[in-house]
Amino acid sequence: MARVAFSAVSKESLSDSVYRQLADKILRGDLPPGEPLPAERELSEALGVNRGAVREAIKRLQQARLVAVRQGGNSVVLDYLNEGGLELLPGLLLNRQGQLNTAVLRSIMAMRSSLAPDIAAAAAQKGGIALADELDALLEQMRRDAGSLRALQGHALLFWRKLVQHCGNIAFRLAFNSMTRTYTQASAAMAAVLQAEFRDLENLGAIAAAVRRGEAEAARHHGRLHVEIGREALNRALDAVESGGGKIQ
Amino acid sequence: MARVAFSAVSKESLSDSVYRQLADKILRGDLPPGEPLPAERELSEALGVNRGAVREAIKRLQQARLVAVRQGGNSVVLDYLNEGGLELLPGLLLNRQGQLNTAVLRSIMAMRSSLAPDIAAAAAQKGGIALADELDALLEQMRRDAGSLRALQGHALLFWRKLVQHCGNIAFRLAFNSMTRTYTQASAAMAAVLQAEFRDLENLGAIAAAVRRGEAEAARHHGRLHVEIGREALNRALDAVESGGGKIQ
DNA sequence: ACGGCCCAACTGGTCTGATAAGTTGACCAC
DNA sequence: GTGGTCAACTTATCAGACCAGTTGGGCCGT
Repeated sequence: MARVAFSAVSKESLSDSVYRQLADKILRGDLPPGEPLPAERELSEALGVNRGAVREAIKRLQQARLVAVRQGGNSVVLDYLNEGGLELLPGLLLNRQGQLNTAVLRSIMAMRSSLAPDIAAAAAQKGGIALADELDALLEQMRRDAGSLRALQGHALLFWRKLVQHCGNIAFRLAFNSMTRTYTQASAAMAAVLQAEFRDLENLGAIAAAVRRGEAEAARHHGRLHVEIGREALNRALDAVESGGGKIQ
Repeated sequence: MARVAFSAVSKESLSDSVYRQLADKILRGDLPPGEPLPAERELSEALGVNRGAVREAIKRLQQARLVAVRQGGNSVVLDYLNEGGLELLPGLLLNRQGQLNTAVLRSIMAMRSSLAPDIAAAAAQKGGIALADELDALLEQMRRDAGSLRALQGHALLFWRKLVQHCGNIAFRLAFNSMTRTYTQASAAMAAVLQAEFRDLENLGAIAAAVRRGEAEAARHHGRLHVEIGREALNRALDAVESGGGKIQ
């Protein structure tokens, strides 16, 4: 089976394009909070699309709490820092030039460090033998794929996905989905930096063992050790890059 | 100044109503993952609204990762547990009969316990004197309003909002917004249960002091102590209610 | 029987142009 | 200054059309 890397052709609908343009302008600060949006008719004319497409885009902006809409008046831009939810994070990761925003990167790694130990602990409490078997199977695969960094990265992500699926906490689970979406945007750039973490099968194995025995504290401990490897590596890399004036990617 | 409690009259647009109906059906499991949605034209006829309203609603479902849309075929329901983001949490808090979903409630309190200590620590590191002054002013107000539970609740939330605003972590900040939206849905029901936490000005004061001195570890410690008060109180209350077979609200 | 092709009947995507309904500010009468 | 009226905005909703992609059935040549 030839594994040629194809990527899905991008087919963005008009309203998607309008949404992306407006959301970008808001998240980058070009449209500051309180600023009224142009009228729907104006926008549709300026962008060369029909009004329906503009309305669909604005409905989505409204759902993301980027704008407030009210009949009779112009929509106004909201302060996403105080109103927006975690789903905005992927849109903040890349700046105008497509470079990674290092502050966002540090933020998400810090949040990961906060949640991961508790996720591991909860999974150890609720997961049971079945989960432990799945984790061990995954670890076996990681040992076989030790040569391919990208394969390791994918397996590590799946390892945590399995933990979070079985930890019995819906908030952890949804937050994990949001964070993963941000993370995967930068995954290629981070693979090299985080490789020490991907190769740390020791702590992952300890987590799997703790899950098998239902030892929440042990799982928490090794979960913390594991993610701190990546966080510290990333912070060191970013410190070096920033002090040197350079930029990732 | 007479403070009569007025509340804004609710004016839900048609597309909002369509969105809510469909999102509810998906989140409650009436439309399981993989199930195709009715065609837009069918829906608009069945619901008695214009197709544009249906399209706006479906665009929002798509953004929330509740459905996948592709031209030429029906939209299909996605598995929100593996795709959805933290912004879905408010929609999961209440079940069909408007009762609180206790598992969701426990989940969000656990996540709060994971994040709050690190938020306090980060705020202590980055906040500075200005933040400490704001926090102390807020504490002063809380001491004056000690009689009103709802006032205390509001101030406590603002206390944490200030911490998260100054902790320099955008992921914490956005997650806080998402969680707050869930929390405020149930705030009235939880005021009584969480009152021990609202009255715990001691740990909040210790956090403010730690912020003033830039002591991250002290802030983390007292942050943990503070939120654990509420979490344990809630878990005890839910245990009692559930073993008794009763329901909150 | 099988693979390839075409076509009709779906689906969502886009467009036009109209009417209803809410907001705002200027103006005016009291 | 208070309240009413009106014109000129805005968004909300609608009907009906056509474009474009998907699907499945049937026909055909092999």
